[in-house]
Amino acid sequence: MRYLRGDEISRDREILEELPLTETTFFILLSLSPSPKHGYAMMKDVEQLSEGRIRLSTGTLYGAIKRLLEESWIKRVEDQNSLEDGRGRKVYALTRYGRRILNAEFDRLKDLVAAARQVYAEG
Amino acid sequence: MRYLRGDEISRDREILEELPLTETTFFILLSLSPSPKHGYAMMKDVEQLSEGRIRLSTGTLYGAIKRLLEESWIKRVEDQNSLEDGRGRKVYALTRYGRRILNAEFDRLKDLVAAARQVYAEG
DNA sequence: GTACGACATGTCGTTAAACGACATATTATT
DNA sequence: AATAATATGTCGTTTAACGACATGTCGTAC
Repeated sequence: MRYLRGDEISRDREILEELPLTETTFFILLSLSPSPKHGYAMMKDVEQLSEGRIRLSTGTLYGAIKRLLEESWIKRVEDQNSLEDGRGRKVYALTRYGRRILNAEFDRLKDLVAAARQVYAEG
Repeated sequence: MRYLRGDEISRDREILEELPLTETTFFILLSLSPSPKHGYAMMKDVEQLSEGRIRLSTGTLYGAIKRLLEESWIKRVEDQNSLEDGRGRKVYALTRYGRRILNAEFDRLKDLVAAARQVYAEG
């Protein structure tokens, strides 16, 4: 599947070629959007954001984190609130690129809903 | 990923367990929603519905059609407008089950957009 | 003091789907 | 005669989700 439009400049084309995100990836990026988080917190956040519908397995979660790091959509940051945190937490944040991809995916989803509405309205 | 909610009855749960659809599957079902079509027509329709963004490769398209038939989300129907149609066209239509899945996916997409809006609004 | 659930991170093997490349044939236009 | 659009299909590669498994910490209830 290709995401190209004649009038798009190269920088935006790069972004569009990353789409569509999987639902897992979308929710992980979305959960990191307001503030950095560690893996387990993302899991809980995604469950909340999806109103309990989505429960990421750890295989999915940590596999996704690894991939997102490799592609530099997220980056590891220092844990701000680690006053006396003995646990092996690793905190991640969106990169600027990751945020642009999230925004593009949000736009794509809105387009999808709009397309569906149109078909439903005409039918 | 699981799509369960305590208050859901079994019939709806079945449907929810089929989600999320891949973008390809969503657009194929959407293109069949107003009227039955043959494969190539779906390809063109999906390109139009997505405003040129999505071009299904034939591998993706016919692979998806095969899968959708096996799962009975679509079914083969007789070609209505085949007056003097010599080509090997095969026309497909949504089954009732397929239509319910499409509707459920549409709802899911709306929920996704709503979740994202909420996060963006709060951030 | 110990058992248990929540917190926390990670690997491994299997499966499902997208995708491009390839193959084939017909019909319409130039 | 050639080419583009129409039309259907297979095959091999790659990617990601997923459940199962593995490991360990922390707080609390018994």
